[in-house]
Amino acid sequence: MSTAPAESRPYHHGDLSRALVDAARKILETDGPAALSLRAVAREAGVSPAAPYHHFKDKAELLEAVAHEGWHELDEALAKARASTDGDHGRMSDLGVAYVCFARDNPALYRVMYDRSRDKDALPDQMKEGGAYCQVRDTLAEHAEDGVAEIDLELATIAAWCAGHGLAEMIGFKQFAALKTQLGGEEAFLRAVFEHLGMFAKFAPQD
Amino acid sequence: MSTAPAESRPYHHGDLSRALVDAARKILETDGPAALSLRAVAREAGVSPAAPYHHFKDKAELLEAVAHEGWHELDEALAKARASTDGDHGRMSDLGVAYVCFARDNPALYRVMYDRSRDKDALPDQMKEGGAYCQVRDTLAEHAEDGVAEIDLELATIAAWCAGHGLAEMIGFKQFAALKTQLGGEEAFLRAVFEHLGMFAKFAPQD
DNA sequence: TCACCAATCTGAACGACGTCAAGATAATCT
DNA sequence: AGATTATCTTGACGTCGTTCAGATTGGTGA
Repeated sequence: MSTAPAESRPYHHGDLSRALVDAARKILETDGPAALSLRAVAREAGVSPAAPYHHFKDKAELLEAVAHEGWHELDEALAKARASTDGDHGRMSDLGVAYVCFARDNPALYRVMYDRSRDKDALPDQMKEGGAYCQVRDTLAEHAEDGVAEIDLELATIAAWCAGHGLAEMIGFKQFAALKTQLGGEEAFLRAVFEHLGMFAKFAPQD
Repeated sequence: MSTAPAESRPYHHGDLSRALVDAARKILETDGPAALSLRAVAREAGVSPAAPYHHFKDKAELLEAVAHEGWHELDEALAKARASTDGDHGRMSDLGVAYVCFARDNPALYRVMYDRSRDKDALPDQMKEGGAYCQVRDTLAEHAEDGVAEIDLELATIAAWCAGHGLAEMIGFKQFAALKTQLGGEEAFLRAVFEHLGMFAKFAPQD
């Protein structure tokens, strides 16, 4: 009634699936992941607690839809970072910084994304086809010397992804506050951490 | 009654705090984190649902105790890996492998550990005083050239920790199954990923 | 020794949660 | 139009975290 779109509203509500996902994201931003109950989502969308079950099998499937949107937006954030060729040194670090900043700016969403992944023991398939994973790998490939083995590229991508995810989950931790100010801000801290990943190379028997 | 210890049982139950933590860990191992309700823990320990509240402020505080044990055992696992000087090349990778293997062998416990950390936005304090964090830093220090700056050591430790945690959370992901067999097992895969962290060094403007 | 006190446990209750079944309502199809 | 199907509501069930009043028990001081 209140927000009736003039045109085709296919069913009672309009587009409840969409509204539910939006409501879920609003709750995530406003009150955090702990407040994200199915009932609260339905309440926010203005429907009864049972209504969501006509659009999602259960709560997990709704969260899946939310996570899917999150991964898509992460793709976009990385693509944007990759496109902005400010400097050509530390391009990988730029990508890492963009990744962690996305997690920092959308902490609840990022948490839902990985909670779902852990439950499924898999990253979403979309990452393998033009998604964020490919962007990391392609950036690595651009900068690697020619003739780098396929498997090395894959392993390096995984390594970079793990480092990014680890940092994304810990970026808000209080233990790093001192270092952040010491280095002149959060992004400087991020870049510094990424660049120190190289210290591993000194101890590893790499070809 | 059934498992009455012959000696000093200070109160009604004996040592309910201890029994509750044990019960929680048993549930974690058996049925996973989703089944870990306070009521289930009390049930497992053979007390009423309200009994735990005389030993823990709320559910979070019980999980805190469980997580505390987990961090302690992680300390021990890393110390053990550090002590076994099988080969002197790739020592840092050995430590990383030990870290991830702990997470792989105690997935539910590891999840509780980090869930609690994320809720508090901080790693436990015990890590700063002889804990796992120090073991990583000390191992790095042993292998670094003399005169490495304090801050570089700190940043490298953080970098290593983030990479380890990221890999620990994703080690079970299905996407890596093919690579694991291709490399001849899970540990070989782990070591390979750690050793490819060095590819970052090639793109970073490091001194 | 025994009465008292504080610590510990139980039982019942509250509100909130995820989920389901039955019925009402409204859009679509013929 | 009527029949069908998708959608939403109402009400209920079992479980959860948590609280509170009361029962029980171990330790303490008279």
